[in-house]
Amino acid sequence: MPELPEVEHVVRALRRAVVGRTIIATEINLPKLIAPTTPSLFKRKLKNLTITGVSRRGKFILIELGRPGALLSDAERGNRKPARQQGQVLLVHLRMTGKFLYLNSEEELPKHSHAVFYLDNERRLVFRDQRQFGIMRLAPAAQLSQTKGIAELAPEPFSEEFSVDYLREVFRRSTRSLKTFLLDQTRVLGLGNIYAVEALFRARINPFRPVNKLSAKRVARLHAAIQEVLDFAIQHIRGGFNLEEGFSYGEAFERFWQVYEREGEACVNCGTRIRRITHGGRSTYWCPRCQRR
DNA sequence: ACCCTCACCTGCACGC
DNA sequence: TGCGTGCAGGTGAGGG
Repeated sequence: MPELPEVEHVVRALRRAVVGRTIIATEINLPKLIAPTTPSLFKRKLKNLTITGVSRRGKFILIELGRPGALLSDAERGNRKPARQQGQVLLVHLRMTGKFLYLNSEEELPKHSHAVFYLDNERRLVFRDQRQFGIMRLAPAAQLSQTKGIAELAPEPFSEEFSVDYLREVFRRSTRSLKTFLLDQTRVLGLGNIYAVEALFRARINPFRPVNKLSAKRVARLHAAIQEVLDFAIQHIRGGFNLEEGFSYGEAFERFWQVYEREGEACVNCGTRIRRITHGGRSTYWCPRCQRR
């Protein structure tokens, strides 16, 4: 169920745990996780690759892989090619329930462990996913930015490209409602249902307003609110990332939601009851007074 | 090009 | 206890 802040924490935890490790073997228990590749081909491609880095693009986790020795200094590497030129990237999207675990050799595999990476330190990196929506794909590092799914993504929310002007421009060309639009990763990157709702509350803008009907002032307020909500979440997420106990993003993080899952409760600003409506199976929460149409 | 609904899955909380 | 319903922090396909 992660949105950008949770994915960011998974990336940091993975980076601390597995960069420099080599994949000895791979186990795939759910072929559709890696489709259209087959498990046997996937395993063969990953075998003996070293994890050279872990990063993120939107909600995609990028596990960078190279030949062993990719992390060595130039002198140690001798005349072998740098990793970047032959590197692969394992793209992972957690979707709703995807999680990574880092297990030692005694720990039992929990239910829904669809992929297991055996590392050269007797440990296993495990991908679990109760609802089976998550996906994994291998792509050549050199073509990452042209890879389907990555190429279409909007600019990173903390990049210079994601400016008030950018937001005004994409809003101008659409009649969709804010709530729908903010979830479109090709327009605004990183928000999911919770942070979209929270950003709108913070900006005091009605979720059902068409994006092309927003005043410049409101666009600027929303732009700030998006960055603030994401940044606040990244700063305040705690727990669930403890390497000694294995890690997953999780149930343990601090909740600071002001409207999400607060239907019927008093608005923190004005005391009005928070409302909820569902459309397409997704809940929108808002304060009818602070976020008037 | 857009917009909506549904489909993909499992599991949990709820009411009867 | 069971069984039906609605809902869960995501996205893509397929229809209009």
